[in-house]
Amino acid sequence: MEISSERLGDHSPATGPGSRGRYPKGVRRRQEIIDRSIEVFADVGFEGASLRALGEAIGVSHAALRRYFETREELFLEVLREKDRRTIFETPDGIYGALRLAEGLVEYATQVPGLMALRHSMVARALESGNEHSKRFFVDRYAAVREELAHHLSAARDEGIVRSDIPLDAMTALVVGALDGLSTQWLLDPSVDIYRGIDLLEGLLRPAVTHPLVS
Amino acid sequence: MEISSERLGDHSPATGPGSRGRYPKGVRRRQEIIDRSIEVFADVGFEGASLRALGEAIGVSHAALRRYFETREELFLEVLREKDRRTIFETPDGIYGALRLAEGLVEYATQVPGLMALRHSMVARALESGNEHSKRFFVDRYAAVREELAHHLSAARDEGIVRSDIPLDAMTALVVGALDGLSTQWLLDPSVDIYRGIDLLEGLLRPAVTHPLVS
DNA sequence: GTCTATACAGGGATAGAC
DNA sequence: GTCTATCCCTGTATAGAC
Repeated sequence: MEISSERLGDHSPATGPGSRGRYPKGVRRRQEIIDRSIEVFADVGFEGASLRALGEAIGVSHAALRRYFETREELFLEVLREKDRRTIFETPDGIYGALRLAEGLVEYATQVPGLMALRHSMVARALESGNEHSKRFFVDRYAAVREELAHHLSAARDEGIVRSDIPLDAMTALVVGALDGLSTQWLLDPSVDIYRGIDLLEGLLRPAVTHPLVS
Repeated sequence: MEISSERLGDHSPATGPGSRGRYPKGVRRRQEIIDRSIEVFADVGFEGASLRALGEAIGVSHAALRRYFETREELFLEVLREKDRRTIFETPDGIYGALRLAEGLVEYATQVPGLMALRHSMVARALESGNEHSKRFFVDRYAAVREELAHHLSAARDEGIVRSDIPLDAMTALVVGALDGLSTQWLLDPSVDIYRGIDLLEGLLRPAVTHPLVS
């Protein structure tokens, strides 16, 4: 989807000589930092992922990282952006299931454990006044996720899988929120069956065949 | 409710002379620290609430705080515990509405802004391996919240406000998760109407008679 | 352009004096 | 029970090598 790639697309290098665009090597290095960072998060969690630890894993000093990211916060946001790009926004449109995206969102949680902790931590920052970059990131991110989901739900409505008498925007916010909240509970305590919760929500959103709500 | 007060009840002082129980003055001081901390969070947010800042607000050095809390993490968990005690678990049983508790949970979010950021941050810690105190806190906390909500939903079922053909545990996990997730989206972007989402969920859980789900 | 070396302010944790 | 002094680590910032 265009909106997704636009909202969550690549950014130019943080600092550049002059201001004339992108620099292949710098961009590549920047991407390498992001990729390696994800691995480090998987290894030691985000709390152990100090700039010095990150630099050591990559083979550079911590100061070098700041050539590509103005601040630690910026680097972490790019890590989350990359993670979103890989999981949520690469899902093909309109697979059979409506809440197919749900599995993507859940998968998001399970794949690299440290990234969920990182996400919560960065949301925490975004909720505090003064961290405008984080705030903007998540405001846009959730808007993009909702829009992506709206696309899927709309298709699901055409297939008769999802009720048509519910406003899309309210539905998307609810579904995204439910998936987020269920994921958190499940990550904390695996005995909370997240899939039962998702199935329940999916059932609630399905057109009630036993009642004459929809013809 | 007994379970709540048991699970979220007071703890003994972290350190005590000998090991013979509670010490009024120590307990009082400890409570004062928690109360003042909440005020500091409201003022400067949790990021600015360093142990030194907290100590200064109370009038002691940062080292003194460790007489009452073994670690910063422990202090913050107690702040959250106190906040839960004040909002969620003081709601009287079985007011008319089923999702009456929902408003309490939402209110939780809005009252002291810094506390939601703190909660997210501590959940982040809980999701990382190695922070067993935080993890246990939130595992128990969410279990208690679900149980509290189950109590309300059960009463609501008797009143015919909530469908009786849905397992309580799946329903509670879904509702708690939805409220959490919606709150997050709303705190980030007030244009996301959290009450429409709650109303939608409430409508979905209502025994299907004829109600259209528009707002 | 890219990176190292280094300095700095602030954080939590801790030991020992009173 | 509270303090001061200290330790090590953090993110940030700057200077200068090549």
